[in-house]
Amino acid sequence: MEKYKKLLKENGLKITPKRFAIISYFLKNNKYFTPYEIWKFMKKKFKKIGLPTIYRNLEQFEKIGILTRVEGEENRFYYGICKKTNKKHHHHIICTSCHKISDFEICNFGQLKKQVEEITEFDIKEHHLFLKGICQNCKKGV
Amino acid sequence: MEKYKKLLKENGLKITPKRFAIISYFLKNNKYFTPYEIWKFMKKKFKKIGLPTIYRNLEQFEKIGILTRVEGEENRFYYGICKKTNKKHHHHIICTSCHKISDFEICNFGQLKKQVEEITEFDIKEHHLFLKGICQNCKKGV
DNA sequence: TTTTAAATGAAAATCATTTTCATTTATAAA
DNA sequence: TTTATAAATGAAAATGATTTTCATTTAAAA
Ligand SMILES: [Mn+2]
Ligand SMILES: [Mn+2]
Ligand SMILES: [Zn+2]
Ligand SMILES: [Zn+2]
Repeated sequence: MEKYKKLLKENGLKITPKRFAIISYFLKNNKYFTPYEIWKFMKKKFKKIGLPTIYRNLEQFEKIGILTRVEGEENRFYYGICKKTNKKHHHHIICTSCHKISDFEICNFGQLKKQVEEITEFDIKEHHLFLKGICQNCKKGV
Repeated sequence: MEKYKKLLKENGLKITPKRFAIISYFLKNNKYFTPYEIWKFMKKKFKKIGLPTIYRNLEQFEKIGILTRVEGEENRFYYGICKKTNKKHHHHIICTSCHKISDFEICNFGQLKKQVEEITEFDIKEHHLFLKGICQNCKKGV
């Protein structure tokens, strides 16, 4: 958790038990959740906690790279842990069965970029690669 | 429009003036819009038209491949024309300046797939590549 | 022309997300 | 350790996108 303490500090965010609890929950589960799901969990540990606090924190955590936001079922937005908090370029993959989320650093978009720019006549500023699949546990039927 | 007439028919959707007006609007503009924006336009041409009708049609059009849904500004969902209504694998690129949307068929994800599967231990089922950039017109300052 | 299911409008409901504002708390200065 | 300050928070209400309901209309097929 030292890493996260540092990250919060670096970004001018205060260190609070609630923030640590949220981060721990994501770290422990490696799954993506809705703000509401996080709130349900947090209410067990903190008798007083509002849903807006969850929304506010998840948004900030995404901004500083601790979490990533993915579009999951039912056009809802979910958040999942983003382990690559270093600034390295990377992408995410989710398991449609258990909602596990992982990240990986390999990317070959660079090889494609020029060609797409020629065909579309766009200057490409961002590329987002998003993968869906079945994770190892779900393959094994866990 | 014959192409779209056929597509609607093939998918068991009735041919209506409103549907054609929606499709024409997307074809004419090559930009992505919110359902509300489409509604504002449609109200000029049809004195009676409800927002739910727009939502319902946009959703159906996406399902049959006429439109694609993209996440644009402010965490809203937008729809844009999807020219590649043939079933060919393709991806989309949007202009963050004028909201133009285009599609292109080249893709090199196949070369990456095995490697990502090894690293992440996922079986990859879907990949989505989504690009943002500046279109030719906006580059020229139009 | 008749029949039938799909499409629609109007109104209300839903529900995720955000805002407001008074209170609490982490942090750093004194 | 106090004190000062801005950030964080909870409660409640507001917002706003999207969906549902249901009676009516309409396209398409018989
Ligand atoms: Mn990449
Ligand atoms: Mn591809
Ligand atoms: Zn899984
Ligand atoms: Zn543009």
